[in-house]
Amino acid sequence: METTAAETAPARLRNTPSWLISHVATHTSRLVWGAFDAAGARRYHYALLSALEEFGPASQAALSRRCGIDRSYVVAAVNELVEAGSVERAPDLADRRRNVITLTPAGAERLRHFDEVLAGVQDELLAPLSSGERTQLADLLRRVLDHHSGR
Amino acid sequence: METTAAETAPARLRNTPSWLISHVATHTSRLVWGAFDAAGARRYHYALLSALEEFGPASQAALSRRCGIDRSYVVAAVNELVEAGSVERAPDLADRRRNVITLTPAGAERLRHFDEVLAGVQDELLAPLSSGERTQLADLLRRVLDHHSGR
DNA sequence: CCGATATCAGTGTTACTGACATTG
DNA sequence: CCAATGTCAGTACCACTGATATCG
Repeated sequence: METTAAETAPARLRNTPSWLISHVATHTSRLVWGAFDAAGARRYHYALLSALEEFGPASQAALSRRCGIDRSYVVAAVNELVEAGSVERAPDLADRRRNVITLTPAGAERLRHFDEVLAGVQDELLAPLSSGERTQLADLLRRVLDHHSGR
Repeated sequence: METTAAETAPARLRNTPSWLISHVATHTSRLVWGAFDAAGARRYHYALLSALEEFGPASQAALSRRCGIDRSYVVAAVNELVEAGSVERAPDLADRRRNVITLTPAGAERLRHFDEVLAGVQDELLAPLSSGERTQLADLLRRVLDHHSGR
C-alpha cells in the first residue's frame, strides 16, 4: 500500500471538475491497465481492433485519427498486433505511401474477448452509480469530448 | 496540427465510459497544463497549496495522502514551491522524521491567482454543458472517486 | 514544391516500485 | 523489531515534437 489512508481531499479540488476528471482517469487507467495486462495486451489494442471491425481495413493514419492515438504509437501498436496475429499489414497498391491494416478472424475473436474484459472493468469502475446514472455520465462526457475533438 | 481531422471514433469506444474518461482527461490535461505552464507552475502545485490553505501546516506524507500525489513527487514539488517562496519547509520538532510545510502569504496569493486561472479552464473545458449539467457531472465523478479512494 | 504517409528518435509528465537511512 | 517518514533512483505508459524518406 503506497497510500495508507485516504484523508479527505481539499474542497477546492473536490469542486474542480478538471481535478475530478484527472483523478478518476487515474483510477480508470489502473483498472483498465490491470485488465489488459492480464490479457497480455495494451489499452489501445482495443481501440485499433474496434476501428478495424467497425470501419473495415484502413491505413495507419486513418486509424490514428479515428482512435485519437498518435501516429508513431500506431506503428508500434500495429507491430504488436501483427505479431499477435490479430491484424495483417500489407502495402496499399492504390496509394503506395500507405499500408492497409486488416482485421484477422483471430483479431475479431480477441476483440470479443476484450469486450467481456472491459465490461467487467466498467462495472467495477462505475459500481456506485445506477444504470441511469452511468448513461448520464457517458452522455455528458461524450458531449465534452465531441466539443474538443471537433477542432 | 498533428491530427488533420477528427473522423468519428468507433461506437465501441464512444460507448465505453473508461475510454470516454481517459480521452476527456487527455484534453483536460492539455488545457490545465497550458494554463499552469503560462503561470510558471505545475498542476500539483495547486493541489498542495489548496491542502495547506484548508488544513494548515502539514507533513509531506499527509500532503501526499490528501492530494493523491506520490510521496516522491511531493518532495520535488515542495522543493519547487520553497524556491518560489510559496511555502516553507522546517523540521518537525515533535516528530523528527517529519518536515512541517507551511503556506506563506505569497503562497496564499499565488493560490488565489491559480483559482482564477483554473476557473477559466473549467469554463473552456465544460463549454458545451449548462451550469446544471456541470454540477451533475461533478457529482457523478465525485461519487466514483470516493468509491475508489475509500480503500 | 507541397502535403500526406510511415517510421524513428527523443523529450516531458506522471504514476509506480523499490531501496535506504532516520526516527518513533 | 516493525512502521512511518523523507529522499532518491529507476521503470513504464503515453502524449507530443521533430526529423527523414517515400510517394501523390
